[in-house]
Amino acid sequence: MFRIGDFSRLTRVSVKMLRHYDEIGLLTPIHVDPVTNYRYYAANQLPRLNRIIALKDLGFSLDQIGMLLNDHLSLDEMRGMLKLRRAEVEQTVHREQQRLAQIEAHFRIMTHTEHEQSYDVVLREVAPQLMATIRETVPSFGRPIAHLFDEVEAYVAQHQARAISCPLMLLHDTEYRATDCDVEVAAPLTHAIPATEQIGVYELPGALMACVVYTGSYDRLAKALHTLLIWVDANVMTITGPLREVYLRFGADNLAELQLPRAFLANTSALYVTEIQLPVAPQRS
Amino acid sequence: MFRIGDFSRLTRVSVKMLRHYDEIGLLTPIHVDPVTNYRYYAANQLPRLNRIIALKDLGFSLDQIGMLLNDHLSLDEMRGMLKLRRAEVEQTVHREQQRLAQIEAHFRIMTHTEHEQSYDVVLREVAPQLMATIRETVPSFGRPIAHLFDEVEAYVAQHQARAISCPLMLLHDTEYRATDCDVEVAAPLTHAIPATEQIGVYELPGALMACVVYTGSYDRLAKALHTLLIWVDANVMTITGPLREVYLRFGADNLAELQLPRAFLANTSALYVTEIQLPVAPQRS
DNA sequence: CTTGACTCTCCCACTGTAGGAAGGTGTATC
DNA sequence: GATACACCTTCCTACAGTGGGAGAGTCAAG
Repeated sequence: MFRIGDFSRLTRVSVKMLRHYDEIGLLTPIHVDPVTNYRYYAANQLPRLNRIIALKDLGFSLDQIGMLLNDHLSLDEMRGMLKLRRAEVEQTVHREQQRLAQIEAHFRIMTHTEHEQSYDVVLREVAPQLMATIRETVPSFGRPIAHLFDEVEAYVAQHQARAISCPLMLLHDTEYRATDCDVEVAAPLTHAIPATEQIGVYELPGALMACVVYTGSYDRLAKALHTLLIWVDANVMTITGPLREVYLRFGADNLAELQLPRAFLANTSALYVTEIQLPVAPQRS
Repeated sequence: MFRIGDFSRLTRVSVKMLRHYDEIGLLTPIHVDPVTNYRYYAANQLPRLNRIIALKDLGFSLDQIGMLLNDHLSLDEMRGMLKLRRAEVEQTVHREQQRLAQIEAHFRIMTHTEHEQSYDVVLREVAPQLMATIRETVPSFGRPIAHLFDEVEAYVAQHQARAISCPLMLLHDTEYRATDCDVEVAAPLTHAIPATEQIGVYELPGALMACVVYTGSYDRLAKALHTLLIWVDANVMTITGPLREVYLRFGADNLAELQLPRAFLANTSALYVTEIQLPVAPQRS
């Protein structure tokens, strides 16, 4: 009846695609000349092709369309596939709308941080980790906290239980405050060691975290935190636990501890790299 | 600092991907051992990786991310890219919502056509075509119309201007009616020929059409038309012109005219293949 | 018979991610 | 110091759907 080009013009399906559909058995031409291999299509193949196009518009994969067409299934099965597909599409819509919210968040963050280096928030699952911790209320950041770290690290080193991972601090205050902060410093452990009166040993739970990394001194923390809060707000999430500050690198001694080649110490552009992690969960609406 | 595995665990980006990002220049390790080719990453590369992840979450391609990162562009350019991206995402959302509507339409169509062969509607751009036509009000379908076709085909044949394409009929009635129908039969032309008192010659305009094909006799038309109307309704479109019936194959004489191999005439499962085309346009909301 | 429009098959490309094979490294334990 | 085991390397393959192109064969009209 029709050669492939005519059929293509008739249906506005490209020749390439018609050949492809033939190849995967979706739509076999009614006749193929055994000598020239020319494909010939008949008008009564149009309903099938239309069905293919319709199902494709619905978002089914060619594989699925093949099943839907060939194992000529019952109405109920068809309905089932459609319901499944509908759920998937609904999820896609949801995901894209989240994406829109995230783009809006970026706009907001950009206007807030004019011209400065901006911070990027990522959502990430953080694994649980056995920790030795000291929790205390400190008058200020800086010295007192460094002291707490020294203490807990010394205790862990004494038991030879230091895991190769980063120390961190939890901020238990629900509001951000500059003085008398309820903080908990933590060093990662390879295995359980005895707790003491001052030092606790337990598994810090894993969680879904909104994370942002800043490099340099602590005065950038406020900006990073601000970014984080805007992000959480724009993504309609709720905060489900205390903020964590992870010290990815805090000075040469930590590097030495990890027995890394000295060469790296020279070309570090910023000495401090800190990640702020905020446990979050999507708000159900 | 970190070997690729550690960096992978830290960031929850797979080793494969980190290598890929290295390969395409998105994130080059701070150091690569020239002997072993081991990749070493530093903590201060985290912000860059986080930016990559964040932009990826926004839906940018790795190529675009590369531009956004490397040609460190101005805030305004960044804003421009974001706006573009937002528009794209909005369009995606719209498209997926259309898809949902279409799935709903399928459910409705399924309940209406229980157990019968169902028809699939496709949206397609139909090209304009020079035509010779006769418009007339006929008392009923069938004989009178066949007669009109004979007439126009004879006239066209006489001028040797018959294009290899399908004849069609336009239904100018705004309501569907079984008697006294205002119809226009049309035969496609290769080039302009003189019009007569009865026979008009003009270019039938192209249009976006909702199309459905049915095979077999005319009593299936009603069902197909019903399907078409449900579809148009569910997809929030408006009808912008007269319905067309395209006769993709209407009897052996037409086939003979097209000089097709006789072999095909035998194994045609249904003699009549007709497409109904309804010009539509998306409703602006 | 030539010409030009079609058609055939086969190969390659894109994107982002994953899996596997074969072979070299780094480290901890015996 | 040897060995085992976890880790790293490169290179190839695959996915899904679509398009592009090369080189060779076909069809129909002039």
